[in-house]
Amino acid sequence: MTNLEIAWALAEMGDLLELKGEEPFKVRAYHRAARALENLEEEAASLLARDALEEIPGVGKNLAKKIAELLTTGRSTFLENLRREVPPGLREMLAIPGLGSRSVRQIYQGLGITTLEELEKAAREKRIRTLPGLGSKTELAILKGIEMLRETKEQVPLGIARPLALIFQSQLLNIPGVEQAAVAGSVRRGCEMVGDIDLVTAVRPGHQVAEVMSRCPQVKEVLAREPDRLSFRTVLGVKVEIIMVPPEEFTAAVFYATGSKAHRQALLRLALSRGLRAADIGLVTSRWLAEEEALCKATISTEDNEKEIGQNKGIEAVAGDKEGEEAVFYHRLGLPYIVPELREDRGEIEAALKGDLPRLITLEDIRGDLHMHSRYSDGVETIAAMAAAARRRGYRYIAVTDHSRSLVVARGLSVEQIKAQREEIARLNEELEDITILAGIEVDILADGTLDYEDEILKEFDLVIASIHSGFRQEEGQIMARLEAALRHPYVDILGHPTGRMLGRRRPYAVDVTRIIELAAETGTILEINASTDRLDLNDTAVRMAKEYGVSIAINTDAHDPGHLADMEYGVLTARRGWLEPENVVNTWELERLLARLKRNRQMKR
DNA sequence: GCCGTTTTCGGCCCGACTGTTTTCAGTCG
Repeated sequence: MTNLEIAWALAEMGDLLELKGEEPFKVRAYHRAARALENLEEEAASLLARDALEEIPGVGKNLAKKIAELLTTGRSTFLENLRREVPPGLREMLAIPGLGSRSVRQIYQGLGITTLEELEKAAREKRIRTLPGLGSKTELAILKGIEMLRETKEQVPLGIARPLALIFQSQLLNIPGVEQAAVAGSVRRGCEMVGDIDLVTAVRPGHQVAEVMSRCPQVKEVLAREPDRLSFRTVLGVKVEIIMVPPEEFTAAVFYATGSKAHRQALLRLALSRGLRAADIGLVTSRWLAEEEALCKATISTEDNEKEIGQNKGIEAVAGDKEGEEAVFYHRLGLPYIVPELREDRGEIEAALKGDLPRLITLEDIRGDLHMHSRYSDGVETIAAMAAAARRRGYRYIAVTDHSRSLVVARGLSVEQIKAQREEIARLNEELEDITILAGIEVDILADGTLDYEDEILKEFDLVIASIHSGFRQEEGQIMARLEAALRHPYVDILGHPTGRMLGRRRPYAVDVTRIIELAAETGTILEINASTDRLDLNDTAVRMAKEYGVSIAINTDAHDPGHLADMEYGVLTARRGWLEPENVVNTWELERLLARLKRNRQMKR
């Protein structure tokens, strides 16, 4: 069992204990341990092998025993008992903003409600307000919350789907008769929310894919089992689809399954307009041929494409992007390879025809991470440990940006602590030769639009990120006034997680993204792609708009422990989906250039 | 449930906001 799966099990235990009414500190212990497992660099299995599970921070005797059981048997009697005691629907209700465990328990005990459907019905029938302590506003919050959950129903954030997909891929590769296995679909394209995990396998006759995979512990129910296709739902509720093809069809099937459908059909239209069939360019799967037939029958306009073809320049492969075997399909159409992140029919084929595809940023271009937390506020590690982890990733610089004083939950820094931290950073910078630590801050944009420290304090930081952490429910006018004040502030270098959304959990605050981008362009303020898998904020489309406005972007992980530095990958995926090139991203620059830019911008704003 | 020059029990992140209420509990960040 992987660390991630153990983490999910612990988090579920924590939620179920909370719903049972266990004391908050016990509940928190489970969630803290879950987080620790999620970000552990060593596999828990190897820790168990040397009897060292208790070395994990937040794991004591009790949790070590539960983790050991998960590792050795793949199950947990404790968790199974909890699941019997607490109806599973209650856990879904916890996801509704405004409903905590106390209210959920109240609703369960008072009205016998165990599912979201029953809850919605009760709210509509105004029965929630009959319970003590709950009223009409809560009913409204319930209905709004359920609506939000519906929107992302059966979808999970990429940060969950991608690791899961990679687990399935490696399991497939261990099955006799499987020659190749690849992740396709929206996971491969790097979409922020994923409905289905698509995998493609190249198999020989007599393979055991369906037999083995349907017995995986992650599988909750098998949805379809056909000769060339297996579909199941996992215990997390995610749908998985595995396509099985003969080895010679593998590449075409991967290409097909990667999508998007819109991109695929745009390519087919282009081929058809040139008198080519899908089979002529090597796309031999039966599904492609069926799709082509449908397209041929439909009356389609190919005029736009004809025009583009006239302008088709000599096309070379895009440097820097790894080309797989799929490239041949594009080459046969006279196009350069188009990477999965761009396959959305958002102009990528037109750009390819003109030879105008971006030279997309890659993870290797990243030279530093400008947003992270240390033990001074709510991070779990020392500055030295964070710097060491950044060095292992090959970074040349980082910025330590702990929270400001008003964010008490996160132990925001007092003016005295700022001073102490700055001295520690100065000391570390003398010791460390190959990495530079910038003394930064993530300063709160307070509810009235002022920043959490006076200018005299802010101007001493090497880097200032301004973020909203309070007053989420203000009207758009108020929110935008706060953001505008921050963007125009002479010492604000970066706007952190600009919309405040949490994937699948919290909508953005009332924000006009276009206006933020305009203001960033006007003031030279850098906008963040917060790479945390909970956020991905800005998202891909906003990022692309920012690029068009000439706004610079910083891709930051907002790491609270060393493991989270790895989220950079997700930020880069989002940047690639937003067509960003290394030049657009300030943390691909050399440190000197970055610092000069910050300095120039502060002068310009004053 | 974890943890420890505040150490084997008693803390553990705490203040603001909101909704439900007439003085506070629940939720959130």
